[in-house]
Amino acid sequence: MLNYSPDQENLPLPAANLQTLARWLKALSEPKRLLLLDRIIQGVQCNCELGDELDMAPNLISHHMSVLREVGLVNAERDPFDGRWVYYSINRTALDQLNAVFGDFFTPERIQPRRLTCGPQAIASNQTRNT
Amino acid sequence: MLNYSPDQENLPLPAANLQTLARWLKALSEPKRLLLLDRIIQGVQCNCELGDELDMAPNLISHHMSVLREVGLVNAERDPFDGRWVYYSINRTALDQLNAVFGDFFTPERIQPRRLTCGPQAIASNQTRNT
DNA sequence: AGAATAGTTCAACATACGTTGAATTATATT
DNA sequence: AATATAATTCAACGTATGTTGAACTATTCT
Repeated sequence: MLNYSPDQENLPLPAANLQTLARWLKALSEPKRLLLLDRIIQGVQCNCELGDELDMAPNLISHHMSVLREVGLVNAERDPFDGRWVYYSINRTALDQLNAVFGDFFTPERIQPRRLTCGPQAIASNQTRNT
Repeated sequence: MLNYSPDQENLPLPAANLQTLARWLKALSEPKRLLLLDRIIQGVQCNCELGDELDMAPNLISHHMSVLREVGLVNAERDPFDGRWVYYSINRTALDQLNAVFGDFFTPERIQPRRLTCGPQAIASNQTRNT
């Protein structure tokens, strides 16, 4: 289906999206959290196994996972048969939104040339205009 | 003193790994840096003007821009006619790499179901196998 | 040469954050 | 009921980081 809404490619991004994006990026900017997320995406979702693979203490994993959960990027659920185990998984909705917002922000199509409202050219054109 | 030659190709190129992505995300995870980058992408590239629009002290802008420069995401160059002015711009090569690496990591196609190598199911299947 | 302008670097501070080990909770087994 | 197991929360620590004002550089103008 074609999108007939006005082209918004060159408009400033909504401030709310910037804040949301910053929140997500902050949660993702920690190397070990990226590693954890990588394993989770690839199907390693048990706390204990993550600890084994990445050589991290269980409480550290809990901490990093809570950060990822607070920003909505991952879900956590207990095993229905043995509630002592917890499984993490990617929140598919959040992932889609992350990709959308990130793509909107970093798309090369948004790049615009420098505005000549500052620096010597601007001063020169001002003087031209005023004389 | 910083080197103001246009540095399009200054990137160390171990791009496809997690550490590079983490480095980029860390630089981008600071809200004001995201704001700065947003303005720069949209053509506001003079230090003084960035300070006006975002109400930030010039030394703060310098600091944040140096972080973005260190990870290769932005270039800085002095005005050829009046060297007192500095213009920032996004490093197109780095932007493309960022989009590629980010896309590779966060594509939904990578998502895999949970491996049953942990938790009660794994134990049960082990016991089944061993008896 | 000296003053002025645009940016950068430095020093200092407060806060945020990752890490660790111990204590605690939740759930299951005996 | 008591013990064991998986995970979380808590307290403490050191380091990293954003912010500020002052000093400094680089460059231009008079």
